[in-house]
Amino acid sequence: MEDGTWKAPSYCTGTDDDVRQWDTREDCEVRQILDRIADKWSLLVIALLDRRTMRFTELRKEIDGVSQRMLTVTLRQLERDGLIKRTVYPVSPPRVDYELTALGNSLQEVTKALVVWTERHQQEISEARTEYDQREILPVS
Amino acid sequence: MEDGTWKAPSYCTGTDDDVRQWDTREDCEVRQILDRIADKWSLLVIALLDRRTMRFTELRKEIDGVSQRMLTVTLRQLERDGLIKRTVYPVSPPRVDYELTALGNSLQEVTKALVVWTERHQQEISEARTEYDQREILPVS
DNA sequence: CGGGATCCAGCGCGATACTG
DNA sequence: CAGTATCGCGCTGGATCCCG
Repeated sequence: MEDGTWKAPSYCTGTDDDVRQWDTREDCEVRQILDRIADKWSLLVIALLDRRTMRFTELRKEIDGVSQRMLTVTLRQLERDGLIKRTVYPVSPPRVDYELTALGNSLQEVTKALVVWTERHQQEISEARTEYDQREILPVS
Repeated sequence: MEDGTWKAPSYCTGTDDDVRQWDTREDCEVRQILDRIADKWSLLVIALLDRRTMRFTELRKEIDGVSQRMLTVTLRQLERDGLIKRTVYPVSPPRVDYELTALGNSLQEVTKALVVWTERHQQEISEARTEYDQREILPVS
């Protein structure tokens, strides 16, 4: 749409610790990575792998509602991004272990904060929704 | 699918500070809220509203690629969740201001950490992807 | 300017069947 | 057990038109 020139925001250059300026461009790498991380299953997988190794079926049992296909796809993406390590044991029946890499572990700490926040404020959000929905019904007065 | 009985995980009762056990059930409130926050635009809106008030068009200009419809939908959801405050000025032409609530501000701090992480590690992720893709091509040997 | 209403395309995701 | 392959639906989200 526009020309390809743009100034790298502070969080890209690392020269500024005030991260107010996001790059909101669609093709920004940060947005692509965020989209990946924020998909339906990735956060759950990363959370479950906190400090332990898990097998495929184990993960599948823990994550309610995930299809075998989507678990496979999610694990492959996370592996490709270097966030988890996949270990195949050449035995029969096959056995595959998944664990976080160092990179994945550092992400885990950040996402955990997000979950803790959600847990801690779900009551407030729930109340806000109720109040909002009731306002909708009342006359404008 | 199953019976309605389940034990509340530690992060729901708040009796345990080790948040390893997620509730991974589909109808878990935490997962619903995470799904909401992690949609395509919410994080960007919350980020942009950091410590400032913005108008609709202003937001739309900043967020590359957002349609007017999706920006409206996103803002309504965030307002319903009590994360942002919407102020309508009865003037002509109309003017609507958006700003974070206290709740939204606390979330902002958490999500900022996620963005900072992404920024700081995008290089590593990019390299991991390249390496992974090259492994795919090589013979198993 | 800041929306609401409607229509519709893409694809994320689930269901199912098959495999080493 | 841990996948791969195929098919198809639903829902997110984009395009367009209209409005106070």
